[in-house]
Amino acid sequence: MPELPEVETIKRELSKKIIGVKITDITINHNKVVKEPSQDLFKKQIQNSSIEDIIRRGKLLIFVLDKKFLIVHLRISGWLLYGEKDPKARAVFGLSNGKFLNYMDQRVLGELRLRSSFEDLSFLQRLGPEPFELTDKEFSEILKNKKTKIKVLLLDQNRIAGIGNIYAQEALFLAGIDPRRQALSLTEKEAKLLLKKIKDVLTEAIKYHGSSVDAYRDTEGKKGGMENRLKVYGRKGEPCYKCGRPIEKMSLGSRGTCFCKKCQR
DNA sequence: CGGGGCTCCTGTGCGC
DNA sequence: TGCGCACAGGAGCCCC
Repeated sequence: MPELPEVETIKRELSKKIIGVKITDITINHNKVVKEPSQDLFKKQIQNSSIEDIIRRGKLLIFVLDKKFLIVHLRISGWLLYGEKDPKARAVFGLSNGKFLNYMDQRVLGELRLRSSFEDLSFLQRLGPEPFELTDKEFSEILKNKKTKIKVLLLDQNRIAGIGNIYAQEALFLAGIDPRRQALSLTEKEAKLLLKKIKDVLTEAIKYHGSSVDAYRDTEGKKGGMENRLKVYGRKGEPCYKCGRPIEKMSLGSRGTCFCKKCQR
């Protein structure tokens, strides 16, 4: 799943390739991917726009065009493939440099929006702070008085931006914290450690170009590299790297959650 | 406020 | 071999 590190990887890779390039034509292959405006208007308005910048906010990718903003949310299975036109693409942007930017999305839960502004998107207005911008004190404030389970809170984009199901599980394992703990039950020391582990795992994941545990690929179509370095995600039944006991799996907030019963308290 | 469940959507992988 | 079904989940939404 594309989370902060995967979206950041896409942003960095594409920034080197398509800034200054013009979108010359658009093909939409699935009628659910364009959320606004209508598909026809979307195509008409994006035609001949040049790409001036790429911004990331949490898991959102924003292409700054000369007249509009193209806002891409990859959700679960979205990714962007640069190069040749791909027959499986849900949408294809033909570029003035002769290349194509393919919007890939197996499960079609992602979305494309073309707007004249982006700050007013409700998702962005409610979006919490980026983990890297958080101080220990601010993080403690977020956890304060919250009875929500710590893992569910980490996934709440309105509290903290960019963390998804993979890195929430990883950070909690690294910090030795049981995902079921109420957020308010964490001590100052635990909160500080957890924030550090969140930053550590996100930094490591960016360094390794993200995790390809599912559909996600980088803009060259290559796998990430972080998927081989994950400590608990997807490791149900396999031995814990710290204590050797089998990793367990449960459902939290209707999402799979792997953890070590002994190492996470 | 918290928790649970449903919805969107399709490809994969399992059991029979 | 092939069919059918459960499952994967980010985020919005509804209800209790």
